Amino acid sequence: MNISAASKAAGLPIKTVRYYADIGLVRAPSRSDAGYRTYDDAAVRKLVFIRRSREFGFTIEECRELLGLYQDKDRTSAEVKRIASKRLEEIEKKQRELQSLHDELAHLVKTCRGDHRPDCPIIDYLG
Amino acid sequence: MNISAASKAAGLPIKTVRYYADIGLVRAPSRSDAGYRTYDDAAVRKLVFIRRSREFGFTIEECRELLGLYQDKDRTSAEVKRIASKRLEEIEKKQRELQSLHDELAHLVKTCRGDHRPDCPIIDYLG
DNA sequence: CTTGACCTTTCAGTTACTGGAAAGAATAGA
DNA sequence: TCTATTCTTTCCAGTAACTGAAAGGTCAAG
Repeated sequence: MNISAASKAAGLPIKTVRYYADIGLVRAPSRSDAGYRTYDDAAVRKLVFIRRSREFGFTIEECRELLGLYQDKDRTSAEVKRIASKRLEEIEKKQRELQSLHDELAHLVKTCRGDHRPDCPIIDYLG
Repeated sequence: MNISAASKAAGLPIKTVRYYADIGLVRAPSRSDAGYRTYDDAAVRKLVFIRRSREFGFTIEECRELLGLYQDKDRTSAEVKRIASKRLEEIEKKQRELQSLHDELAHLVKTCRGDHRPDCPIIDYLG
C-alpha cells in the first residue's frame, strides 16, 4: 500500500501521515525500491488509532503513550484510564471557561442594540 | 512609564507588550533617549482593551479591528455586534464539540475498570 | 565605581500540521 | 516507445500568539 492508499484508509491527509512518520509516531513498515513508503494493515490500524485519539484532543505525545499501551499486551487499564481522565478533566475545565465566556459575551451581545450609533456596551466593557 | 510599569498596569507580560508593539497593535507612544519604550495612560488603556478582548478569545486581527472601533468615534454598534456575534457563535460551536467529546470520553472512562489488567474499553474504542 | 535591575534587539522554539517547490518514479494512453 | 499525467520523495517555509534565551546597552543606589 502506497502512502495515498494508506492515508485514505486511515482517514488522514497524506501530509499528516508523512508527518507522523517523520516524528516517529507511525513509521512506514518498509520502503519500495524507489524509496516509496509502503504501509500494511497493521500500520493503517495504528494510523486510525492515532486519528481517533487526536479527535479526542489528546496531544501527539499522549497519542504516542496511548499507542504504546495499545501495542503493549502487558499494559494495565489503570494507565490508560489515568491518561483519559486527565484529558477528561481538561475538557471539563475548558467547558467551564467557555461557559462563563459564553454567558458574559451573550449578555453583552444581547444588550447591544447593533444600530448605526456608536454607543455600545461591548466596547464599554472591553475599555 | 517604562515597559515594566506599563505591563503591570495592563496586566500583560512584558514580552507580550513588546510583541504587540512589534506587530503594530499597540505601539509605545514614544521612546526615551536611550531607546526605551515609554507608555502613557492612553496606551495602557489600549493594552487593557486588548487583554480583555483576548480573554474573550478574539484573535489578534479581531482585536485590531475592535481597537480600531474603540478609537473610532464614528463607529456603529452594529459593527461591534457583528464581530462579537461571530465570536459567540464560535464559542457555541466549540461548546457543542466539547460536549459530545465529553460525553463519549466520560462514558469510556466510567466503564474502564482502571485496574492491573490489560482489557480496556478506551483502548478498544480507539483501536 | 560597581552591582544589580531594567532595557534593547534578534533568533529560536512552541503545536500540529499545511503548502509549495524541485525532482525522481510509475503508469496509462497513443 | 514516447509522452503526459500522476504519484512520490525531500526540504523549506509559514501558521498563532507568544515565550525563552543570548548578548549587550542604561540607570539608580550604595
